[in-house]
Amino acid sequence: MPTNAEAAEILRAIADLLDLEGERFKPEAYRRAARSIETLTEDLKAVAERKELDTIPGIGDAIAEKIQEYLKTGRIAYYDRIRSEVPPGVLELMRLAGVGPKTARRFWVELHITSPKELREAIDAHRLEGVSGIGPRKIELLRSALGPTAARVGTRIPLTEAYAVAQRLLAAIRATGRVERIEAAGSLRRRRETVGDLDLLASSPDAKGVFDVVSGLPGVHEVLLRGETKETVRLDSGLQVDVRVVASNEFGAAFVYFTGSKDHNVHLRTIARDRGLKINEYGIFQGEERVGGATEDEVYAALKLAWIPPELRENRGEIEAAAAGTLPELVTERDVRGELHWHVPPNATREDIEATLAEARRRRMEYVGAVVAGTSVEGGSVKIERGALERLGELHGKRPSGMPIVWLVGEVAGTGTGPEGMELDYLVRRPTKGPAPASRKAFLPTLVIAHLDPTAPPAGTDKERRAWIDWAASHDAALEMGPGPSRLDSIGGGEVRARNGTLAIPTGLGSSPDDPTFPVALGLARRAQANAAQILNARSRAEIEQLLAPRATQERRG
DNA sequence: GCCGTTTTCGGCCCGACTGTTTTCAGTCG
Repeated sequence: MPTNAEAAEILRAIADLLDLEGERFKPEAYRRAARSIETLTEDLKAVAERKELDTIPGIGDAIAEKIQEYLKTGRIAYYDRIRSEVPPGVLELMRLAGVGPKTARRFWVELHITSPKELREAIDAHRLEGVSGIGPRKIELLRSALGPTAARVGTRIPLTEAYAVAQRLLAAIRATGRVERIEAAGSLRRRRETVGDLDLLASSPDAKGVFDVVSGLPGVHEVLLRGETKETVRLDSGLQVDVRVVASNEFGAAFVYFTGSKDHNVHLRTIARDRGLKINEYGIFQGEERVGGATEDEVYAALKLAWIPPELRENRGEIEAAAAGTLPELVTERDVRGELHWHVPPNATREDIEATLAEARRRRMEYVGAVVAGTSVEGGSVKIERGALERLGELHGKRPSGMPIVWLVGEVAGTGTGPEGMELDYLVRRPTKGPAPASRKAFLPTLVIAHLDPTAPPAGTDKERRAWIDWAASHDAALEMGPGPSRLDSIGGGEVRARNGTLAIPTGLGSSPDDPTFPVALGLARRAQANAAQILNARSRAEIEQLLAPRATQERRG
């Protein structure tokens, strides 16, 4: 089944081809459409079935028709046609660092170079020397772009990974005291599921000093470029980091600009122009006069807009909503009142448990659901290993008084009662493949959190994830936002929200302080436009108990 | 190709940086 990512990829390929043909505005139109599809929190096919493709920003009649064709046949005739007009290697040339459509086209048309391999041969044969516009430095850059250590262009890493790297860099830079302020911007701040590079924005009167610090950080492999206000470095991992330094009174304008998205920015600047203003990364300008830009609020206010949460800045209607005062209320960190999925370490001591619960209390949590492995489902009935029962009982005994632990839970647990005096009040399933068989209805418990296998590779999970969204919806289960390294669940979150379903947000309780789980999961839920009412663990302890009570009675009767 | 309280045609964000240039083109974000 075609995925959103695959459709976007084809549109991007069309854009590249049109670029090579020298088209002026079409390539950007196709790229805009591709970006729009990539950030969709819903399956393209579902939108197409509702005949609402043209409501997606950047998609009009022509592209909607091509997407329909693609969803139906898996091909786009227009793409096949224009692709046949360009040697495939020319597109690869364009993906080399420093080579854009103009240069690639010149290689192809003027120099008959149609692949990276041929470019390498041309360089070795000194065929590029003396070509106008290509000097010795450019040839050197091309040589390294072709080399084995060349940066992987266009590869993106999972948000959790990027988040952790960014936190490490930010902490190291802040510790030097050379910046007044430094924050991560870009797609990381928008909590996109994947991140292509890190954008760090700093305010400091001494940009050079900041760049010196950044260049010398551990893990920085090389400096790719450095100017007056901007430095780009590459980490040992290959990840690129852009650092921009502005004055403190420019921070707001720069923060908006470097947070993006590109389409959001373009839209903002267009509105500004229509109002006789100009917005750039240095501020808001009326003619020559600078009229603001110290804070993000000032920038949006200048355009008569409410401040827009970064997770929504994708030009998907958020600007219109901000103008109309109809921005959705998003769940916030403060809304989350409990953790429902704390995995108890197998050999946890009383002290370990107390430490975690103390952390929960510090974080103002009202409850903690503890998970113990060791349960399974066999032939339609729940089987709990004796060991798991014992651990649950033991844990129950270790529960410190006055601590906000309220339930003990088995992973893939059933509805039966647990050890004496304790009930398994809800179930946390860890499916590995496909939806649960219908027979499991027989033992459906009171409260369900469904979550995807954290170790499953991202490839091919779309279908699996959809099956689970369906299952969760039909069984009144909450779907946990998955922040695991390869779990990218914002599409799931979007669909659950669209169906008025419930999400659960893991809080990373018991992990290290810079664990990315909570900020990432919260961000994905916010990108899916979930509000507090749609978050299971944003409910109070009383509400959760109420949710459980009548059903538990029913189960016992049944 | 998209889009619209300056609408159905005529526009299309804005700036940093680099290399190859005597003032700019190309790339990138």
